[in-house]
Amino acid sequence: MRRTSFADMQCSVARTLEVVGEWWTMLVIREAFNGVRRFDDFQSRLGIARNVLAARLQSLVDHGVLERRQYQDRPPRCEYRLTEKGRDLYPVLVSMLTWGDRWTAGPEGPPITLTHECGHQPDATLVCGHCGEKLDARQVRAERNPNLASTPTS
Amino acid sequence: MRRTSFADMQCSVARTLEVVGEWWTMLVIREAFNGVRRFDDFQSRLGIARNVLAARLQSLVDHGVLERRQYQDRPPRCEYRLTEKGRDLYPVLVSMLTWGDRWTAGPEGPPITLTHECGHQPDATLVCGHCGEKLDARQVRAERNPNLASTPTS
DNA sequence: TCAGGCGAGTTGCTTTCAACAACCCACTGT
DNA sequence: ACAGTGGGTTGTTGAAAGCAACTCGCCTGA
Repeated sequence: MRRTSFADMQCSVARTLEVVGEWWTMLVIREAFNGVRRFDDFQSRLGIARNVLAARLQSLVDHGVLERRQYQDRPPRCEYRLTEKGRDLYPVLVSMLTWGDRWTAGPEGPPITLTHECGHQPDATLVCGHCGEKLDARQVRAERNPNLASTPTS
Repeated sequence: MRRTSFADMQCSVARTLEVVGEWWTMLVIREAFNGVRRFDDFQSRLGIARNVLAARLQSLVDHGVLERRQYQDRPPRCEYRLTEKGRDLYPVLVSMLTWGDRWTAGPEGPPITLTHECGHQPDATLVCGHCGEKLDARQVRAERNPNLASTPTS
């Protein structure tokens, strides 16, 4: 009677959540984007329990989102770095940041301000890579892949 | 010894996860974007336990992501619809879908194909709203809001 | 009028997961 | 000699998630 796995759902959202959907996982990834690489730094910056952190890091390494590298021999020390697969989660993180800024920030404004190299706040927007239009649920049609037997949902 | 709350972290990502970060929650929202509105439809399409679904819907209503509306009197029937706050989660959902398509799809291709009204697959991209450049972690600097006391992280 | 069904949950019980603390081990600096 | 640091593992609770069964109001068909 374990928690339902999303891994074999015919849905890319579900399969993404299988990798990054657990409690704490996206915050670990956020810290990785902030340049954190070592166990104790993740632990002290997040305030996460050490056993839970160990489990999350292991799972992210297993899924290929982080890479565990020993960077010195004696004493053996290792670091966790984002792989390309992990760095590709940046849009997910920024989408969450943007939504949080808009809907959960207090009167004192958002806790962090991003600055893009163009000199402005990015005002991150999801666009169609072809026409450059802002993506909206109403302008997008979803069709299921006919190669698949059962009924996927996203 | 309850699960740590992210609500009072000085971080928009954490506060977003407090709303949508629980197991099943994003899949409930995905179904809402697919047009599902009724309890039993969510339940049968997701295969989620009924008590868990009831808790998730209640929490999303409490957070203002869904709206509960009675649409007929006798027998009393109600539906759950996305609010503007909820519809604004579309970029988060599409970012996850895009990542899942790229990194978790099998050889038969992604389970769902989106088509934008411009006629192409959207190839969803996160861009800077000002200069239109694709957003990349290396081109973005993060600064903390000086109005806040402790140390925010995102 | 009575059985059966539907929509929308609630209740009860079980299993797995997160939180906290304590502990371990190899090494290092003093 | 021994405290400190980095990187974990182990053990014990209390809280979610899972499943099944049940409720309740209403409707429909026989």
